[in-house]
Amino acid sequence: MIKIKLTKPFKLNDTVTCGQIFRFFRQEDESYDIILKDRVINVYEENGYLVVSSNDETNLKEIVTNYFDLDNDYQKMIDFIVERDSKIKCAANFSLGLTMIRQDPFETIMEYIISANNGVPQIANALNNIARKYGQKVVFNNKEYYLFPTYQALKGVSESDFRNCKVGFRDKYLKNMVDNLNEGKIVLDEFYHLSTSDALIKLMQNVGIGPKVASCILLFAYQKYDVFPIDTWVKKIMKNDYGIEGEKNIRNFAMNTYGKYSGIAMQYLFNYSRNAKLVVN
DNA sequence: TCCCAGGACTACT
DNA sequence: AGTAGTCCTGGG
Repeated sequence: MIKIKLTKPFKLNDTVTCGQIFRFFRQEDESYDIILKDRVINVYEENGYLVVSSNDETNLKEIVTNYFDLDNDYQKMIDFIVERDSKIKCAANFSLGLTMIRQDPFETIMEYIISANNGVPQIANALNNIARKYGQKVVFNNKEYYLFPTYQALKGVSESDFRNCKVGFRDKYLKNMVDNLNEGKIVLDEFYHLSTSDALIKLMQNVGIGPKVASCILLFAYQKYDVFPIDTWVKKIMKNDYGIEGEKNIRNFAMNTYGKYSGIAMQYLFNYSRNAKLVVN
């Protein structure tokens, strides 16, 4: 068990549950078990500290600090956003302490391909099915968990195998992505180095990845904060509170208003509308 | 039974 | 270039 002193505002509950990640499990004591790339952690907040334990505690402090992005200065980003859009002030202040989780790229890609026209519980269910079938088992606090498999481990998994994991019509998209990775047509690390627009284009060359999914991948796995994923929630908010309709108009507004922190602004609007229940009717 | 959910693809004008 | 219809699945 380790303790990490929180030197900046951080809300564990909001950060975990605001829709960035799907494979977390709330415990009876209100802590969370979360499955990371290579281990399972249990985490809770206590007196200004983040208390973390894991089945593998090597480098745990560094890994968790990086995962929750604890050292980043979100107040700076909020100031930037609010200065350009006073309307977002409530949402931004409400969301102070909400950070962008730095997720594993491969799992994020698979996650958001599955997310297309799908519900949150079903997305989680499908991911857990895939992990249970093809991932490494981890026993932690007498509970069984499964790490999400690597693309190498998914080599040879067929479309119908994926469909058996309840991914539906996205089966062929997942298989295609796994094939492309195993054949070297896509290299996960390349998206860190590409410009955002080039990375979007390259991701969208894969079947099953459109603008929204590609944007989410770049935001949640590659820390490209200048994307603006437009989903049904964002469309509602933009229409009701900003009077803006149409994807092109929304994208232009976001780019011109929030610029390099568009993705952060989206997350704040989303978090506020779902948790504060004040923006969307 | 129908409709929808944190979209994308395909097949049409 | 822009737009309907279609797509697994589980739940209301």
